[in-house]
Amino acid sequence: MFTLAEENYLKAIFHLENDYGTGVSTNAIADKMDTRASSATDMIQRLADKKVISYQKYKGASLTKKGKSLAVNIIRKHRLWEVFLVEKLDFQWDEVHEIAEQLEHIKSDALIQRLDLFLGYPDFDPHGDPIPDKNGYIKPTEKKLLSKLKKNQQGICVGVKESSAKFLQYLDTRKIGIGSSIKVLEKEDFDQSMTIQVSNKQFFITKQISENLYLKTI
Amino acid sequence: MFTLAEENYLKAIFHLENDYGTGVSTNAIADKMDTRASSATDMIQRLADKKVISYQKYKGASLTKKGKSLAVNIIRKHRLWEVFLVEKLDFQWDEVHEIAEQLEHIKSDALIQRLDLFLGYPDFDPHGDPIPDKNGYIKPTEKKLLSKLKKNQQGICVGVKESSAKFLQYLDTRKIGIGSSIKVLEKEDFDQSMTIQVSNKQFFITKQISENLYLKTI
DNA sequence: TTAAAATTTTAGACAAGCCTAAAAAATAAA
DNA sequence: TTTATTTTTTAGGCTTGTCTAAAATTTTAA
Repeated sequence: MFTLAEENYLKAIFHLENDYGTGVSTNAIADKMDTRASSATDMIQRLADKKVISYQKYKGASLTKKGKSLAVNIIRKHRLWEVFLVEKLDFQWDEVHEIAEQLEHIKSDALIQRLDLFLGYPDFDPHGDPIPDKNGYIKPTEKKLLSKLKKNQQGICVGVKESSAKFLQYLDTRKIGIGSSIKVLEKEDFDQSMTIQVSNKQFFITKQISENLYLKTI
Repeated sequence: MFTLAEENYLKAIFHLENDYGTGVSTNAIADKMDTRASSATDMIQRLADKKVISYQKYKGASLTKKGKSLAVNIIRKHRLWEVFLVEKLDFQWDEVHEIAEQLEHIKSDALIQRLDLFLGYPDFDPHGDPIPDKNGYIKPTEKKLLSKLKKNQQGICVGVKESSAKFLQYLDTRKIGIGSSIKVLEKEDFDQSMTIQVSNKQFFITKQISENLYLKTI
């Protein structure tokens, strides 16, 4: 059985490996967990003892098969609960993350099985992130950061990379959401800022925005 | 903010005061929490420092207003989640207690507010226990233990005192549940055992059973 | 290729929450 | 009312998960 702290570290390591490749540094983990490197080292050693990460001193950590499976299951729970909160309880997409952070640690396979059924086996959470199935399989999706698009290319918004309340509210005020059609009208070489068209409106956005929006290009 | 352990102690003390009157002993708390008296003393002192119980050495503990309000809120969450599990996820009434024990610690007022709405503001949980409203008010219900009834008296089952899976399954196999009409056909003075009529069937039950079924007498 | 800087680990401390063993207080019994 | 029993508290220890400070290792730069 794993403690809450252990589960959160597993999840953090999973996301770090996903984003930056296998083998993550102690500092990266400490950063993500908003704690000190020494604390991260302690936990890394504990997780290695429990065989959920492989680890060599000074060489960084990687999830083992078992560790990855545990992490994916937590992420599955997190995303299913987010769907529940938005679809059934009418929360906004910027309100659900913190609550799901708590709900993801509830331990009951039957609960998640039934919740999944109740929600109609959804494929994506409210931020466009794929929901792993009960075997841990994550359907690969071809999505591209808006920042990678060139002038005149377009796509449909299928997800957000960052999902802080502030960023999501920024999108809300501009009526940008999952399913929005977005076209690059202008792109500034110097600072990567863009002018984009969303339905019949035009917006000027910075690189920081375009690097956090996933599109499916057409 | 209160830890999980603190919340569980508060809940235990609330139930003990409810069942056996104000001022509960260290041993009673230790017993309920399935821990040692010394551990209970530790926690009692912590809770007293936090002003959620009043406590004098060797004299037992009582919830303060603040402590009671916290405890009732946890119980409210527990019971609402039980309704959710049974009504929405189709769990049986004997399967929900352990899961609700976890869910009751999720911290979000908005979540409980919306869950309550989603469930249609239920008054009772699946075991017939009243659900406190958001101000902590518990509607008083006139209910009587089946064991208090005399020969030929009858009533409608409105709740169970014990809610262990085993006891609930015992009731299930006899088709006894909330709403069942129960009549005392015979009562044995010697050991308080009874013969009861439930719809068109008769059962012989021990004192242990009749002391755990609440009826509303007609 | 050696010195400086950055990263990572170790050592030692602390709070929460539990334990056992022993002491203290309260209660029951002789 | 003194003794025995029960209840409760204290003392000291252990684990988890955190911290700071210092040591060890690796990486970068001169």
